[in-house]
Amino acid sequence: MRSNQPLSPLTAHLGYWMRLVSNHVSHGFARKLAERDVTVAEWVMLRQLYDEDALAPSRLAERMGMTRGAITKLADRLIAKALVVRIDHPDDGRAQTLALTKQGRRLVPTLAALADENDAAFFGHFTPEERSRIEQFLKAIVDRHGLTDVPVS
Amino acid sequence: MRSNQPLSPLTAHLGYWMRLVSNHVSHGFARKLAERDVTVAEWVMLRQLYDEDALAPSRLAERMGMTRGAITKLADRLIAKALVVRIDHPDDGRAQTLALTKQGRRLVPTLAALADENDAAFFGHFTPEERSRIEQFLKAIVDRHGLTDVPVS
DNA sequence: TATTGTTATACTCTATAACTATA
DNA sequence: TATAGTTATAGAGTATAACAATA
Repeated sequence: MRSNQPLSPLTAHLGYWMRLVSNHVSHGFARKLAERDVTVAEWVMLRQLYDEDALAPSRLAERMGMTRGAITKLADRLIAKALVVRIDHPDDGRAQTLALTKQGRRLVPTLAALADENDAAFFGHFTPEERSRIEQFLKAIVDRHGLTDVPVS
Repeated sequence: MRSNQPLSPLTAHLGYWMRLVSNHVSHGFARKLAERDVTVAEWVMLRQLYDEDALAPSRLAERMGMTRGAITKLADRLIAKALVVRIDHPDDGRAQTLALTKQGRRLVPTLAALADENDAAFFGHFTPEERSRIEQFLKAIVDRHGLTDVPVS
């Protein structure tokens, strides 16, 4: 049985092209990170912790748009790799913070260089004007929809 | 211990903004599809089959950038939902094709409308000129890197 | 009671590889 | 031997909910 009602192709949507490009940018980065035994979500957590002395798991969950349960698992893996430590809150017995180890802090700039490399591979051949136009376009959507989480996948 | 080496923020990368927007476009669509008990990957398979009488699992794997094993599982779910059927190849005993059921074929235009809706929600407020400029930008990347698979997540 | 974090369960997608049947 | 498809296993991410400890 064949299509009676012809539909607009998937490729008619801007979302299609954006997902195609975005997925490849992410996967390209994921492959580079995998050589260092790090996932994209792990990278984002490490990068967040790099700018702070320490962060509560619940703060990370908010920033990264993940559940607290997911943060626990992610932190467990990074702790197993000796890149992160858990520190009990001195006053509030329920609370903790996560912080980079010396080794974790040393790794982040290396990974940041991979991120720079990957972005340049996909967007570096455009002119600064073109890149800035796209960035404005994307930020307009971010503002309009109030998107705030750091994308992790 | 605090950062000695200040790094460019995550937000300095165009890939960051694209992933943020793309993820929300996808998740927005995923939520709409979920009301019909369909995932994005399932939608893509259904949409592929809508344009053909039938397709071999291996062809679908190529088009969707998924492994044959993943296609098997995806097809199993769609068969369980009575949206797709497996048909043995008449001559080659190894080969099969997948095709939409009547019910599956009836569902696709409904889902396509959701896709249209979702794309409009995120990109509809731009002018046709702006949209076309972004599309060109994205397609230039697709061409340059030879991206061909249909993005599924 | 509310909050913090952990744990358990389940589902989707991914990747690899072993496996069956057929060519 | 090679190919088509299935199956098994494991890992990463997501979501929900139950849970313990503390406030």
